[in-house]
Amino acid sequence: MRVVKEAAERRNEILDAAEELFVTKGYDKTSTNDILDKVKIARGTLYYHFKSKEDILNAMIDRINSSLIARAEAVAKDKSVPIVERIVMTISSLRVNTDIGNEIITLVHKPQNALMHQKMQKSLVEGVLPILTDLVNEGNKEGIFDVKYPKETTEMLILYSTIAFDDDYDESPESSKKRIIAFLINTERLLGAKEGSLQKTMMKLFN
Amino acid sequence: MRVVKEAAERRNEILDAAEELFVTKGYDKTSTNDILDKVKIARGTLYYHFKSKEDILNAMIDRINSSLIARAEAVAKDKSVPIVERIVMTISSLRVNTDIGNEIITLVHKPQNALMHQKMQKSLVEGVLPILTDLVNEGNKEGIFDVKYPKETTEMLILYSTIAFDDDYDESPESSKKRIIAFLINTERLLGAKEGSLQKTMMKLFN
DNA sequence: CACACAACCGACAACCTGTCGGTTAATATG
DNA sequence: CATATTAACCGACAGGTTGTCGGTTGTGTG
Repeated sequence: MRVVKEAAERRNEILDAAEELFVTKGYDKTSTNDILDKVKIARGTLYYHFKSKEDILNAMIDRINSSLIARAEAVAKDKSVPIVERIVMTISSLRVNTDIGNEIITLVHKPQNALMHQKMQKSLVEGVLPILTDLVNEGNKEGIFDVKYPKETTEMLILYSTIAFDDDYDESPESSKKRIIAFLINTERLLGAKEGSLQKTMMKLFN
Repeated sequence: MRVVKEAAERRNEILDAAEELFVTKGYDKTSTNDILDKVKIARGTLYYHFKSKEDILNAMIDRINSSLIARAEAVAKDKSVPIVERIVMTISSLRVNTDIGNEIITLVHKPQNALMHQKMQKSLVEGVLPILTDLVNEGNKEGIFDVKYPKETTEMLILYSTIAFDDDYDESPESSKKRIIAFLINTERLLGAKEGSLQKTMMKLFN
């Protein structure tokens, strides 16, 4: 008995299955057959909705990242919160292991899934960069920061934090804590903020 | 007529072929058959010398990186040059497009070759980090820098520069130049160096 | 009610990697 | 010099993969 569904619904079913498989087994080691079995559809159906395996990956990443970026944007634009805190919270909203439903990215950061990793990172950085740059500009106006090249400096902060706080680069919990403190100090310097102005706020959020 | 060679020689022949293919076609899209054709050996021979395709990739990366790191180390340890310049030169010695024989890495940084890219980057960072950290420590002693967490700060510099100066992230030559200048200023801040102290030296080398 | 089309199916072609038993050149040994 | 040993090599083959394509079936519409 053949089940017919609206294209949008099927697409999502496929993406759901793919997401779980890619995350647990890794992209390379997940075969399209694995996906077919899980969704219980035939080969032809999969390729009716997506033009290739990589196309599925891209769609999946878009789905994840747009929700991630939407959240980051909400945080960043909450004018009731001081800028310094908003910056901190926006960055840490990307450190996904903090959050529900998103152990995803913790797992995604496995050596196997290089392609997935790279794609997510790039699209994440691109999405968050303008948001954070705005915040830095605001800080400049308020006089609490002093940044000549806001976009480039922000880029440096984001790029570093998305990589350095990956599981790959964590050796001991000891060194990871040290890295966070160093990151705070360095962020202060890069933003030209008063010494210690970020540290208190941040340590709360980074726990 | 079967040609027999010493294992070490065959291994290198295979690595040579693989390197060229991986770089031009990308790792994923290079099949072991492509390599076999190029070296003119049979399937069994390849797997006599390497245990898998990924094993070939790893060996190739080791070969490239150890030569790259050796050069970086030579630069870093030349005590006749002032520290600031040595730091600059060490970092720019990784910007491989500058140098002969190493357009490799410019090409390697294509989206397709995610795995290769990731592996090279990680091993590069690991190799260069201790070298550069030493330099920063020296600068601290000399009083021209003021860095509390040398290793972590150096890590930030390396990580950022290896990524941001990839071709992926270059849009216009305009923005790429801006990014370099910003990087210099930010490096000064991170190292706690006097304003402008790096800039002159660096602009020469980065051209 | 029949027609059109979107959604679905599964066999199949064309690859791909890694294995394995057997072969050959080079070198050591009696 | 004949023979044994073994490192380097070979290619057929098993088992897996992705993407294609002609054909089928459910569903809404005139």
